[in-house]
Amino acid sequence: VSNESPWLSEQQQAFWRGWLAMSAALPAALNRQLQQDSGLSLPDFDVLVQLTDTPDERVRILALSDALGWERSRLSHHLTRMEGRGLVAREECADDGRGAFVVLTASGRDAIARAAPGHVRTVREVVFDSLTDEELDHLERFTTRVNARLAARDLPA
Amino acid sequence: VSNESPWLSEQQQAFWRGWLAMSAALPAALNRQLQQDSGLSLPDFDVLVQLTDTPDERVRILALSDALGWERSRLSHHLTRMEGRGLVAREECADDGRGAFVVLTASGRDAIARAAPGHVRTVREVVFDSLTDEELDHLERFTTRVNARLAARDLPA
DNA sequence: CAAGATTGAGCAATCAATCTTA
DNA sequence: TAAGATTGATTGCTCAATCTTG
Repeated sequence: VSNESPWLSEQQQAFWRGWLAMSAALPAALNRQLQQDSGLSLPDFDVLVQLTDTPDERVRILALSDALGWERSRLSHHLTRMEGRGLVAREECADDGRGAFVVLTASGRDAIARAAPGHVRTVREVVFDSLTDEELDHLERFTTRVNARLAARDLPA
Repeated sequence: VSNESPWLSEQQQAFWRGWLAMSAALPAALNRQLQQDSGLSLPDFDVLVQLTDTPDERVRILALSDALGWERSRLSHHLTRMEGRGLVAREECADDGRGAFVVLTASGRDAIARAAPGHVRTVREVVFDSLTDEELDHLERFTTRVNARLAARDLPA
């Protein structure tokens, strides 16, 4: 991989390695923290956040899969498991007979209420504390730009 | 999750969502690209990179698991699969009878040679193109800082 | 025939238990 | 007894096929 093709500069490599390490370690840490506090996994938490962010705690499944960036199939399997644990329930859709809703249950509401404070604290401590406005600005532009390029790359099949 | 506990500022939220989306989409894109070019997965590629980065293309398994940040068990399973496909081989360790080496095979060397140029091109196009030195500097300090905090969090069990 | 959603098979990752040698 | 590594069971993710309704 070395000198045959143009690789990256020293600093680019340092950042790339750091990014890869962080991409693996950060979700793992958040996951552990959630499991201990509430028995939820990080994907569980992500689903529940989407539900609590909506006024009536109900979301169409397709909308949910878009919001999470998950495949429909993955979401369906995951909802089945969460439903089995009583965290969410499915409901039929009156407007469109093909569609379905996911709704938050009382037990799901409990679980995320228990989980959220520790999660937020961890995210702040690890990621945001001592992050200057200028840095945050750079970071946000960076992720926005990369996401745009990834999206552009998927369209011209 | 809203006003019960102190969540994040608007800009922090924007970055955090962007970061989460990028963390899911970027590995997926790199994975697709590798699969098409060479039949390798991203984890396959990561393993092979570690082997090509060493002079004699041999690495101790524990060292490899540290370098990759993988659990030993995951690595062991993964090596078994890669060995089955002829990409790597295992060798006994003379110095320490408990230990083992992984070595690159000819076919593994071929595979990463086919895969690397396209991978590098994708990483540059998506991540590094039009990234200023100043931005790179911020990013690298950011990942370094976060990784340090994550490491510190694991020690005081 | 498209779109929303589910299913089942196959593959990958995690966790605890095990085996061997230092 | 601990370190290096593997194994088996469980769980989760992906891919292709399917079912139902618009």
